[in-house]
Amino acid sequence: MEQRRADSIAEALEEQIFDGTFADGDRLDEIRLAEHFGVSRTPIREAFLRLTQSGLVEQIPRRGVFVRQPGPVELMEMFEVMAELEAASARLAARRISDAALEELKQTNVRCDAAVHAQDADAYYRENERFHHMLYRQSGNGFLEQECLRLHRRLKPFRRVQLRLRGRMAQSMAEHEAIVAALAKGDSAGAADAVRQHVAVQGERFQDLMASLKPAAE
Amino acid sequence: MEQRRADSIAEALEEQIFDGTFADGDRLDEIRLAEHFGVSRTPIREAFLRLTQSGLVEQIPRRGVFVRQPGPVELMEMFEVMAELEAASARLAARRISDAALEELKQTNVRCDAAVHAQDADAYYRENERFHHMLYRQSGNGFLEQECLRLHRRLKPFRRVQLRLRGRMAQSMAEHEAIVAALAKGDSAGAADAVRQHVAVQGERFQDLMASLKPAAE
DNA sequence: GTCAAGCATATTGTATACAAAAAATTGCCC
DNA sequence: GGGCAATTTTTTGTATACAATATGCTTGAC
Repeated sequence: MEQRRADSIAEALEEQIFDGTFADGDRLDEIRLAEHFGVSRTPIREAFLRLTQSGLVEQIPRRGVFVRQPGPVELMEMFEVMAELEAASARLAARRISDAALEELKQTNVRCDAAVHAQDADAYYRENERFHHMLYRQSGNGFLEQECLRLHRRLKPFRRVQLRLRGRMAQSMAEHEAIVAALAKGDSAGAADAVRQHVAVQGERFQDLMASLKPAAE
Repeated sequence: MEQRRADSIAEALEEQIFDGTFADGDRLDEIRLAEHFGVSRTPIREAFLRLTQSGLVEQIPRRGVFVRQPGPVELMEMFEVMAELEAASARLAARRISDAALEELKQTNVRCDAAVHAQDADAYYRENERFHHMLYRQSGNGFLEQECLRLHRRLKPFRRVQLRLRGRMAQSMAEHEAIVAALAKGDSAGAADAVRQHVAVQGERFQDLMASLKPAAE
């Protein structure tokens, strides 16, 4: 069944770094982790390399690996890049999206709306994610889609907090509809701007994000 | 002396994949490479993991690693993303760039111009790269800068061909000046569009790129 | 008492040995 | 003679042993 132990270990460690089990600056002990997972040091080391390339840990030669949680500045930067990447997706999608896909986006928004009225944050979260993934896909650029997914995944633990805030779901919904409207018109620049606004972290949302950083785990 | 053998081996392999020593679909033999580099299999395997994460090779469980050169479609997609990322850099830089940095950009362009008149392709290439790196930096977003550098580096072997084409240097120069002008005016949208035009591969440049794909090594 | 040097210890990086799985070859049967 | 299956062989994935280096502590000298 197991594809490769090193891979599943990497995913497990990734998850533990995301959820705050390991704090910023913590050193990951090869031997302890090897015992913990019941394997030798080799798969642990291979997992470390994967995490290093993902930017989740830093590997200092002859010193070990240390988890590297993004600080406030880096986080803002990552959200800014996410906004630009998604805006690019929208820009391209405005010219390339099919009628069928556009209809599907609208359907997703309907389900989003239902979740808002039902005050179902989880359902909203699910449909919202679906909306964005479809947007990436409709850029018609597989590489861009992958890059968007990569960063989206990396920012996941930080984005979750934002939706819980009162009123944010309704506002997010309205932004979704603006995006779909721009796409329907084939308005590249408008779609890009709408998405950028939607994704960007600014104003009071910045404060919210910063406040959510302090507790390591939720 | 040696920081870590695995790292230098990864760089060496990377270089060999870039320059066409290994063609698309080639399998990288751990044992042969270990002998070739005079090390054991372990550093080779660690190097493989790095290359996997960079997307240069594909690792199929229990089968081995195979080099994965981007095909025409993927290459176009990557250039499109590069254009969008650099456009984002310019968009942000237009608001954030300092007078000193703007002046330095102009200076770089002067050196570019000199290289054009001297028909010195290498000097032009060097100054052109410098121009783009400065642009990334002036976005004021370190994460974006890193992402740009990453993709820039990945596309390096394919971009090199383009500059050799007759007349391309002069056109590129003109585009640089348009970019600087937009930045000087603080025109975000204009700077972004200018950069996108500059980086994008379209029209006859697409044909040139495709033509350059056929010979594995130059 | 403090600082420095040397030693001990712990930890990383590499090599090799072993196990498991897939591919290839050979032999057998149809 | 061809196809299928079993065995052999090659190769990947993991474990362990070894080497090299950095760190921290102890001890001694000033």
